[in-house]
Formats: sequence, C-alpha cells, structure tokens
Amino acid sequence: MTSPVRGDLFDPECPTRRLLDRIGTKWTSMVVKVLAEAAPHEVRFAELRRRIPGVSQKMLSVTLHSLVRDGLAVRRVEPTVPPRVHYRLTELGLSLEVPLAALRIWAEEHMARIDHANAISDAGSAAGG
Amino acid sequence: MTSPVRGDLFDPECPTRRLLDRIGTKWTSMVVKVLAEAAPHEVRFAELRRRIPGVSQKMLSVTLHSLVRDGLAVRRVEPTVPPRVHYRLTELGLSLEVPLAALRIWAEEHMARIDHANAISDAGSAAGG
DNA sequence: CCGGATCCGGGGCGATACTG
DNA sequence: CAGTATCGCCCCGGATCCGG
Repeated sequence: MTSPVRGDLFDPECPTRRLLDRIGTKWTSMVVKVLAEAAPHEVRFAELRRRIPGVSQKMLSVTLHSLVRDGLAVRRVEPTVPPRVHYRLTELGLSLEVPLAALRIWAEEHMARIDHANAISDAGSAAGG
Repeated sequence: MTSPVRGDLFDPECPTRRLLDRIGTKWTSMVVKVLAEAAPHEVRFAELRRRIPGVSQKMLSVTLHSLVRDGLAVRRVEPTVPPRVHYRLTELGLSLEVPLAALRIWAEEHMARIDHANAISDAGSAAGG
C-alpha cells in the first residue's frame, strides 16, 4: 500500500509547503483570526473589512473565496437588495486556528528578538563596510 | 517603554504577519526542519542541499542568510580551501520549531480535506457552468 | 452592499555564469 | 565548496471601473 505522507515532507507536494502557501498570503491569517473570534457567529463582509485595517475589498473577497474553496469557511448570501453576505469558519477552519494561534503567540513573544538580531546585523555590516 | 504588542495584531507591523512573511518563503520551513532534526549538531551547506530536493544553491544560500540575519541560525566557516560552511539553529530558532511542528502535524492530518474541498468546488463549478 | 474584470508594479524564485 | 550578480518569469496584491 502507499504509505501516508509522514515521511514525505520534502515531496514537491509537501503538505506543509502547500499549507504555508495558503496561510502565507497576506490577509488569510487575519481573516481566520477574526472569524475564529466571532465563531460560532457569522460575520458580514463589511464588518470583516472594518475589522481588518488596510485590506482592500478585492483582496478581502479573494481571500474569503479561497477559504471557502478550501473548505475552511462557508459563505451565506441573503438575496436582498442590496445583498448581505456572511461568512463563518467551518469545523476544519476552526481546527486550523489552533496551530495558527500558537504561531501568533510565538510571534508576539519573539519577533522583537528577530528585530533586534536584524538591527545588530545592520549595525555590524555598516561598521564593517 | 511602549507597551507590548498584545492587542496590535492588525497593526501594519503585526508580528504574526511579519513572521509569516519569513516562514512563508518557499524553503525556510524545510531548512528549519532539517536543522532542527540535526540539532544540536551542525549541518554543512552541501548536506542541507542534499537533504532538500529541488532547492537551488542560490535560494538555499539566501534562505540561510535570512535565518542568520534573523538570529534563528548561526553560520560557522572553516577557513580551509575549499571552505566548509556549517549551520545550526540558535535557541530562538529551535523555539520556532515548536509551533512550526504543530503546523506540520495539522497539514499532514488535514490537507487531504482541503484538497477534497477543492475537488468538490471544481466539480461543482464545472457542472454548474 | 458585494465582488468580478482589468491594468500595473514589485518581489520571490529559478537558471546561469562567475569569483575565491 | 560556497556565495554573488544578472536576467527573466510569474503571481500577489493594490487601484479603478463596472455589474448585480
């Protein structure tokens, strides 16, 4: 039988790589976070836009549709005029929030050290040059 | 001192976003994994290259220097001819491996469901079109 | 109110060639 | 063996316009 993906992390189809391709897109992690905080309630498109400063309506739309396509979120349209569109995470999307939250914690605790290391590196190359 | 970044996750300088910009680059997560598995031993450049199929020497070099610059790895050169360059993770780099491993586990367990959702979506739009 | 279509710029990433 | 410089492709992501 074919073995599970356990040992194939360096396969071109490496699941980790493909996951990072998704959550690495600029707005995905923020959208997931907002939806996760609101769960199990839905969030309207306009509300998401307000909660994520800087996101354009295009990229928010693209990001949300990617999440839906990946089965991480669901979309519900009220066929009114004007339309109202709501999003919420699926169970799968909520499960992704767990490791994503761990990553956020790490970032909050350690990014300052990365910044510091960069500053040292800059100063060192400036002095050395 | 200014307060920590706890509440500023949607700041333009959002630490999570900046962390994802780093580990989201194509080869970083793989390099970190290989170095983490080898820890506390060093790994030579050529050995890394062999262990990461598909990586070009340029991109491996760029990725490693980024890790060093961020304080996640250290570089040691044996001034021989030809030179031998060794890398290992710092304590900071090793700590990053923890949430990264959680992400890998999630990917291994759930990416198939994402693929399935994509297949459904493709079939649906094909049938609907 | 929502989001698709189009145009455009920037940067990641790969291939290749060259240095020490 | 390790790293750098150059070129080119591709796609993310922003601005704008248009359609339901």
